[in-house]
Amino acid sequence: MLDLRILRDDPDLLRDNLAIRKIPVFDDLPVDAPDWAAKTVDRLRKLDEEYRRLLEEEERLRHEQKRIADEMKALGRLPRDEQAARRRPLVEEGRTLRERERLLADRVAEARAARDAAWSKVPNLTHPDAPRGDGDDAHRELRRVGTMRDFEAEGFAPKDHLTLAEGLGIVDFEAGAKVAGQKFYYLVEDGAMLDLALQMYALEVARRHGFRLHVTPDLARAEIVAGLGFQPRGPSTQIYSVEGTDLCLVGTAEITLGGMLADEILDAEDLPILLAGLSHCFRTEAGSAGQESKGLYRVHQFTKVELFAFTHGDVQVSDAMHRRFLDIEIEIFEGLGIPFRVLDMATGDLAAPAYRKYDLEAHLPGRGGWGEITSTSNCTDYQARRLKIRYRDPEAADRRRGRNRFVHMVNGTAVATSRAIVAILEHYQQADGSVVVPEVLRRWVGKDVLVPRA
RNA sequence: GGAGGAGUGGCCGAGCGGUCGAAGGCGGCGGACUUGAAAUCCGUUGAGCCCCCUUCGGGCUCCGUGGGUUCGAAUCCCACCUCCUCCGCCA
Repeated sequence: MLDLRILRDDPDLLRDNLAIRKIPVFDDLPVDAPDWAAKTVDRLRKLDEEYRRLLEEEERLRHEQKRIADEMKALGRLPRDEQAARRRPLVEEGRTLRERERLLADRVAEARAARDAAWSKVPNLTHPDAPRGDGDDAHRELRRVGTMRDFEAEGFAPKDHLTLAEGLGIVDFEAGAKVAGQKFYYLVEDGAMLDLALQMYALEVARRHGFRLHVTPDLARAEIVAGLGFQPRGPSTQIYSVEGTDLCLVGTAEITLGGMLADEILDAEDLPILLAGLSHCFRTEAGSAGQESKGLYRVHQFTKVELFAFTHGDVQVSDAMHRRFLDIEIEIFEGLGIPFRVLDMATGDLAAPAYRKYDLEAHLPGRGGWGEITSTSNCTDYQARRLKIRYRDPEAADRRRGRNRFVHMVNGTAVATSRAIVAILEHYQQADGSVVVPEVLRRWVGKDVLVPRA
């Protein structure tokens, strides 16, 4: 959620930002409608003004009510016989005020809910250097790391990860489908060890960089999920809900790590707070039917080590942290020996909470292209505002704005094991279908090479 | 799952239906003392929102959350959440 002051003080900024983000706020104002951004801002302003108008009126009524109560209190000093007579009209007036105020309170709540529902869909502001545009070619490639395999020179055609995994006997999609449905799977034998090895590897790197390690809950309250900017409910949600409760299966430990400090006021000197979280991740993949329907690349459940930072509420600071996250992600996949490229994601492709996002895309010879393996986002104060995560800023002596400021929140993937396995299988495959285990994982996998079953 | 008890400001902890945004303490900040620091003393110190908007100023809300009773609720009633103790069950 953005600061409402932007709506009131700088509507043009908001309009321009909506235009480059291409995220709709009102259903009847889709991003291809004429002047949709300006019209969206107009409507937001009307909603806000309506709410404030009603609020003012309600506050006036409440003020009156308090006046009556105070007068009543003063009657206590009068002689007994006089009190009853003086009390009656006051009680009458107070009762009338109460009724009027209650009616109005409902309208205020409605107006506020309407404004907030719309406002919470407005995306975060955008880093000035993020490339504008949308679509795959709009992203800016920042660098390439590692060496791609030259299968032509090696004299064999690369297989895709699914073929390799089946040959090795390390995933069982059939059993997954039988027990839980399409896009669920079992990791078997070396597959299980590979998954755990990636987790251990990522946790070690995270810890070396000063992140405090957590195994997080895999479920979270819908309120927390929404606080992080995810849509917990609705037809297009990516999030599973547990029936009869207000719980959701988390799509990422970003939710559980970010929610940890909800409603807290931190000490400035405790920042930045660096957390790593290991969790299972569940995604409905609504709307992605048919896309990469086979294999481990897009699945309903996987395991991930997530990095998270709470920083001072200053873009300079969170920006620097964001770059640090990117460096750690690069270090992790460089350590695995996987060739990849780094993308500065285009404005039209950023999720609502992100101010800027970098993706790492591994080169996947099996599919002959690049595939996202990790990403990192600076969400500035967008999530913190709704989660009410603040810190006392001793510098900010300004009485008007208050001493407490919202933290900035940065998240990033250390390792999503399913996609890392895809990249490892495809990059490290050999002509006979065996797969070399990346050196850094061997101490946990216990093997140098995975060999196909006879 | 059953039976009790409790949730108050950054933290701890008082609180009779009106005099309570809330005693007291800790912590923080400012000052005095000191060469400096500690100790001591004095003062100060919650959050959010609305109007005004430069300040000054005015107003509303908030004592776990949401309802209710009342002219008036931190205080009474109901539901939910969380924590603690005991019993049961279990990895």
